[in-house]
Amino acid sequence: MSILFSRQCEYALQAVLYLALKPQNEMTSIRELTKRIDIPYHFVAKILQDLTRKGFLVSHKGPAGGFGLAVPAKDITILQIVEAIDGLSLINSCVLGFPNCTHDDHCAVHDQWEIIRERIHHMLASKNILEMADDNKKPQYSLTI
Amino acid sequence: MSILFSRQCEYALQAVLYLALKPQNEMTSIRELTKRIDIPYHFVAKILQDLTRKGFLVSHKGPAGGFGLAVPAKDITILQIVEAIDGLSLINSCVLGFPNCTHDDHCAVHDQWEIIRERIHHMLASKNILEMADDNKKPQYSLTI
DNA sequence: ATATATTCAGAGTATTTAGTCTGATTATTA
DNA sequence: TAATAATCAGACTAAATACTCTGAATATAT
Repeated sequence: MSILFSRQCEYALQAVLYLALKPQNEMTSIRELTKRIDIPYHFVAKILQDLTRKGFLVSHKGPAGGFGLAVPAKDITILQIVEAIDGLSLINSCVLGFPNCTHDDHCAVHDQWEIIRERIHHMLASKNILEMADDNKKPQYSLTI
Repeated sequence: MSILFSRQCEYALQAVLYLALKPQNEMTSIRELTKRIDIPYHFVAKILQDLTRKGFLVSHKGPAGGFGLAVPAKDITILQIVEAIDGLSLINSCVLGFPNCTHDDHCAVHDQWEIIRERIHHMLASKNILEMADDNKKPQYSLTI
């Protein structure tokens, strides 16, 4: 599991990244997804349903149905997915978990974390899913077997 | 909860930080700790026992007993505590959670995360517990009521 | 129309993490 | 030596997260 996100969020990212490699109008079945990426079938199904409700994906039932991106891959960032699944409150709260760590009266690594937090934010927001998919040279995401 | 650590680890940090403000030979009871810091009694007891076994603390039973630092506060870093409780594997693995993210064949934010990882490591390793305790001006850690 | 391949929905189970309870042990003090 | 104040240990419960199952709904192709 990742240190920053829940497993659900990871799976969401991996799935969306996979979909980004396909023509936007083409539907991808859960079955195909789970063959390429190692995610439990029914679990990813629920996650994709969720992403569909939240407007990132579209779904079609029936044969040749499946899921696809609702908007072009270049218009989606990792940050948006993370925000939709996990929320951002954890990233924005005290890194040591101190309850009353505020701007005025803060923990010992507050300033250092502020900088790191900014970088993390930038890392998640700077690249869109399309650029990311292009960066992923890994076989598991390539469309040809 | 913190984004980087488990709750156990947080509590460990808070407790150790509190102990660092006391003379090293003075024992602090769990009761006192839980009065100053909002941590469940029996839970923190287990954590302190664990830290004792791992050599960070000493404990004494009986009246006027309790826990204290086994080594001077200036010789303990946050990183050491984190390593002892949570381990460092999460920090060192792929931030997007991709299973086969390696040096050669990596995820889209690998390089960016490398830099952030370094900063996090530095943040946790650069200050010892004594400096940290001094930085904490928060009333909850002060010794006077 | 019927068979089929898919999503949809919600309840159910499993695992991990967090937190609690109780009784024993130990050391101090009076 | 007896009362007391503390840790120690381990079993227990609760909550959150991860994951599974089943049956329905729906759309397509033949």
